Amino acid sequence: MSIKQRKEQEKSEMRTLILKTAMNLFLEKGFENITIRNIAEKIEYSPATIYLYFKNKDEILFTLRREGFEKLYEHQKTSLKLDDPLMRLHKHGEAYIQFALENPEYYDLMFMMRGPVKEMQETNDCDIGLASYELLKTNVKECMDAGHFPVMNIDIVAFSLWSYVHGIASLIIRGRGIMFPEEGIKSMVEEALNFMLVSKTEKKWDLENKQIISGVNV
Amino acid sequence: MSIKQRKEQEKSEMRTLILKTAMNLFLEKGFENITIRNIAEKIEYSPATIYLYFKNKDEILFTLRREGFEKLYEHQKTSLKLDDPLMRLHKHGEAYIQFALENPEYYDLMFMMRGPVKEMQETNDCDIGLASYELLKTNVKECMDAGHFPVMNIDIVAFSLWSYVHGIASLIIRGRGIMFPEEGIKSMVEEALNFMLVSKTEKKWDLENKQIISGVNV
Amino acid sequence: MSIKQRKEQEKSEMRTLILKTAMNLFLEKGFENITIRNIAEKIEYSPATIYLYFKNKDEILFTLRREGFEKLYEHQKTSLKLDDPLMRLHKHGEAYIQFALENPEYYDLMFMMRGPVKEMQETNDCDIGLASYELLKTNVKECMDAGHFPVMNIDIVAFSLWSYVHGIASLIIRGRGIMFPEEGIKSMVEEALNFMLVSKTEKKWDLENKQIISGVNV
Amino acid sequence: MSIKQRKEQEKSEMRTLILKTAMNLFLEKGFENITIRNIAEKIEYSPATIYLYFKNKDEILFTLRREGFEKLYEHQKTSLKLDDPLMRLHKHGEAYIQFALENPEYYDLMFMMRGPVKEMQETNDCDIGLASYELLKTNVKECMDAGHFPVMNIDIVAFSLWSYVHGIASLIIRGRGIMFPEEGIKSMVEEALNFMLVSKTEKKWDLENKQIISGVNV
DNA sequence: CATGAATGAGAGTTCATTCAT
DNA sequence: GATGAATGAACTCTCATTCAT
Repeated sequence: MSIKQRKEQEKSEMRTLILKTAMNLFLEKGFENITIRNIAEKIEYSPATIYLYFKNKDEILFTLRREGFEKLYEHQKTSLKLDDPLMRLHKHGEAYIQFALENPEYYDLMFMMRGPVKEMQETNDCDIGLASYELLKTNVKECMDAGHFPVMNIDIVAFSLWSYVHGIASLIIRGRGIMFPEEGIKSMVEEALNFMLVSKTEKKWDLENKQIISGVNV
Repeated sequence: MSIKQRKEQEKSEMRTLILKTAMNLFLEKGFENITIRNIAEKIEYSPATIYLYFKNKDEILFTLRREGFEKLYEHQKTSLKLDDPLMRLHKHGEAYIQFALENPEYYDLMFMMRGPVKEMQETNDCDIGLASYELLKTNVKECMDAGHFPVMNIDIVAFSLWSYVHGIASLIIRGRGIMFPEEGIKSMVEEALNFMLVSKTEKKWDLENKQIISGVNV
Repeated sequence: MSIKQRKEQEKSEMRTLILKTAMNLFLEKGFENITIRNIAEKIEYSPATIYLYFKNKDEILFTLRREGFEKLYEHQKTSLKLDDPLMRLHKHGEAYIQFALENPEYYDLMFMMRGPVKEMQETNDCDIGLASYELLKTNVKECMDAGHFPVMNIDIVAFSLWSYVHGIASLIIRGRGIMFPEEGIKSMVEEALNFMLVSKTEKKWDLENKQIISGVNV
Repeated sequence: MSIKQRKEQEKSEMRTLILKTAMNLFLEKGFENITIRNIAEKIEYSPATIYLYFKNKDEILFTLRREGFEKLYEHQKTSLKLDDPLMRLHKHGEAYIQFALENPEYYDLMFMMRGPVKEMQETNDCDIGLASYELLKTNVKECMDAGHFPVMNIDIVAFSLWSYVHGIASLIIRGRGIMFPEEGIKSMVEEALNFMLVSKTEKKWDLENKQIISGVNV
């Protein structure tokens, strides 16, 4: 039993190694330029070995994609415990962008890359990706109910907010944010989120204490 | 001189033909699937001929990119004659998204695709791309001056607005906007822009007359 | 001794299992498409295990070939008890073709396939294959002695008869007999044999009673 | 015009060279063992060059196959001018076998090899291959009308005769005719054909003068 | 100016086989 | 005895690119 377990763990470690290596190479050179041979060379195995762990190149991509969705989901979940729906949304956006910037290869694979194969992609997206989206919609609804947002079609607002964070993340990932120094990005994101969310309401953002405060004279 | 000119014009016409053909093919099947041979076949020349007009495949891409930036710039210019800065911004965003959705392959090439070669990319972007961005910043400043926006770092607001429209456009281009039926996209974009811009101010959006009206009790 | 025997029997059973499985797969998809891995998967052993019982892929083929020759020999033997040499020959041909059509993959391996390795092939053929051929020759001689055939070189007649049945069998196996419906093949073969054998003599074939009868005026 | 023609001729010569080389290699090592690389090496070109002349490996095979059918058809046509249907059939068979033995690679490809791709194969066969078969049937009919053959289903007799010559040819090609010395094969074939055809009738074969003679009581 | 012909480099993938455990 | 893991050596096929003509 123990032996079998160790074997399985080793197998799993190899898969992980391949995935990690693939991801590093993706980051370096972009997906379209990565070959099975590249990956094999990097991990110092033969190309044929890769095929012992993955059916084909696409499977590696799909696995990484799914992994990405799972990671993102986890990452967001933790930051969704806040009571106030607006602050929750704020945190949610922050987490989303943080994930994207900390895992640009994953993010690219998940939302920016041209889909390699249509069918599976959508299946994947639905599974976990849509779960994330539904979460966002719930949040939006609560904000609307709380009067933070004008009453509108929820899908439109949700999509708008998603577009906002996606736009920020993807422009930065593609190097379009050069006007902000590396170390200023975080605070820029913060302010951008405020620009979107807080100014919509009577509330103000307390920059000192990093929290939203009710407006005085409202 | 006249002969020389005609020669040059012919040369230029051929370049145009190649570019146009390449773009059509890109639109049909996506860049990654287009080969020099494809383009050559379509225009009924030999692949070698392409190389008389373009150094290599990348040059075609770069030229198309620059073309895209020019087209976008033109497209936006026309819609920037409005007096009111907020309405101007609104129109600007609308025009931007419209361009992206009507020319997805250009847009992909300009803002979504991984830069094939670093050096040239940045040169290009600066030239015309940054001109567009500067235009946006001017606009933002005027909105701020007019009290439409909270007073903030202009770069942040400009980048935020850009992110917003980029996010909307690129998610739709990548097929993430499936929750909106094809024919509903335009009105969704409209509402999304309102969500971003109008609700920020005391003003209201007059849906009947398609224009921003001053808020009643302000 | 008993233990050793059991060991050997187990070994032999495993060989049999591998051979049987290989044959089934060959039948399904043709040799060229069968891999050691396929066979291993079917019997739920590892590919490496196959190599404990067979030196290599070729050995499996050779063994099956030999097996085929043995099977054919057995199949023919049963049908060679008839007294009349001509009828015996008729039955012999029928049995040969029947074997081929019922075991197309064996037959392919034995007589149609390109020999994978020269050396072994000939050894095999001589052993049992030639035994069959000698049997045929004896038969032919008896027919000749009985006046059924013109007096000719026995080898030529034997080879001719072999060619005949081989031709019929192999054309059908390769799908060249499409002019005959599946269920009509058997009677076609029957008639073809009559065409060859019976019309050579004064004898007639009694279609009713399925036997050769002496011609009236002989 | 002349230049264009020469170009075309050169192109055609290259195709021919590839086909011829492929055929030689097939003969040497069997189809299944021939690779595009092999062929390329032999003609001292790069593998990619092959693809300028043939879409893929299969196209080479199909072309050779069709070529084979055409060659066979031509070969047979010349020998079908004889008046007497039986002699014509005799000559026909002789020509068939001669073609097979002189062009074993072609013959293998046409009638012995496992079909690489089903669809095209049958198309090809029908076109020219079936033309040959129809020719044979016509011949058989005439023989029957002339009383040389018992009255039977024509398809059965035609198929039987085809089987006969195919059997002879394919056994020899696969090396099963070792009992006949190389130089004796031709006369063996002759006698085998007589065994099949002449002894069926009252006619006799005049070995001296190489012709069939009627003989009532001879 | 245009191109036919050619190719180097490399893509993904498969398979018989080996060997330490 | 059985095998998991690994691989070398191939395979077919594609593509951007070059160059003599």
